[in-house]
Amino acid sequence: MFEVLFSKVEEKINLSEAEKEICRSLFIPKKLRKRQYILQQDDICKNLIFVEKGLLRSYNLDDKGNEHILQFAPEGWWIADVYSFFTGENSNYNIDAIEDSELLLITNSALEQLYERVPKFERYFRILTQNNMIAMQKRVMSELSSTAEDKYLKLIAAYPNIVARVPQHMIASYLGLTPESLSRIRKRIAQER
Amino acid sequence: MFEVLFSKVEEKINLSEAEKEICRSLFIPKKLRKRQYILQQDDICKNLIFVEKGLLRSYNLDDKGNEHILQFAPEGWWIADVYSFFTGENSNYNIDAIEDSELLLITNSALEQLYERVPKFERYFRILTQNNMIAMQKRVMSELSSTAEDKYLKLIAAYPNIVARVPQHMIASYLGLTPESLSRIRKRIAQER
DNA sequence: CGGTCTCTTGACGGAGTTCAAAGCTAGTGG
DNA sequence: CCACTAGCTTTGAACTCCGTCAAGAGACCG
Repeated sequence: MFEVLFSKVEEKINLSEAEKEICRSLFIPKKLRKRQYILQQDDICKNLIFVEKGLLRSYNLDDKGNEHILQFAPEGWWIADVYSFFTGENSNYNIDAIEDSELLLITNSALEQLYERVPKFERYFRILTQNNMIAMQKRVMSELSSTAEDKYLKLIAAYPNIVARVPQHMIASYLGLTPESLSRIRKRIAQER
Repeated sequence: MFEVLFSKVEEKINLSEAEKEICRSLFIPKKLRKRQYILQQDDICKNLIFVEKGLLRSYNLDDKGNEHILQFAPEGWWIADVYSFFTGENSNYNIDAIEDSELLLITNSALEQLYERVPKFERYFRILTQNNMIAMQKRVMSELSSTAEDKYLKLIAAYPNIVARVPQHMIASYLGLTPESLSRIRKRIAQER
């Protein structure tokens, strides 16, 4: 159950068997069926979620009922509403499973314990947060400067596996497009070849 | 010269006089005139920049010569191309001064020393990065779900001081609009009241 | 006072949205 | 194993918002 987590963490920091045992005691395994929520808008986000297997997404429902997807999280990725998690404020996001998934959850207090007992995790999470920040910056710049077609092509190039596993209307929602527009863009791309 | 830095840092962690002295030895003061660059595209970003006084911006020039502003940094804010700073890769951003400014610079190796000699700075920068990540997430969601007028009104509400100090075409560039469009949006808003 | 920077206005065009409908696909239960 | 349904994708037509191009007017600085 912890294989993916350990292999991911060990890309950044080394873990002894004792430290792995601490992880096993602090993370809570959980299975989630396709379409099940693990966080809903107005709840408080109590856990950081690591995806061992499957695929999750975080998204916001606006006043008109439109979904806007912030993130996809396939196996090996973290997902949460970080704002709600750290402030304890209500969340503006929903997180649910796109595929049947296996997760590892860690609460804020368990995370504090983890920092205390295995301090190098501070470093791990600092790097993780840094990379996430940089990725978000890239996405902002891409939103500012690219056409819809461009953004779609970039997404395929960067995350072909995600695009392949996710319904097309969710890709549209991630790109800030309507499903109709994405369908037409794909048609145009196909014809150009 | 270090007043703003210390007061900002002390919002998150406490600093002894000895620790402040360490800071004074590791940061490099620098003045920047309006319109001067401190980073240009294809340079490597050697410093994290703290703004003691004045106003900077980071932006990217695309193939068509259009500016896209990622960030404004008035006094009390940090700015850098974090990706270039940490990886040593060439930067895709320009950073220049919108007003005459006074800065404090810290290199990567000085930062490492800072972490070593004043470990609580790890915590400070973790929180800083976290908050930046959350701010970027909000901006992405705003790009996905808001109209141009909405985004402009939100920006005024969140950072009235920045909007007031920055030329309007730069606000447009930050919002992903042409100057003409922003001008028309402002006219519409003015007429609606 | 002259030039550069900045903002505004107008006409036109294009990318993407909206609304509506129909075709396709995959999963579920009988 | 088939039939049915719900979810997903495609297509069309009309419309809207914003970008582009071009011109002019104001404001600030040297």
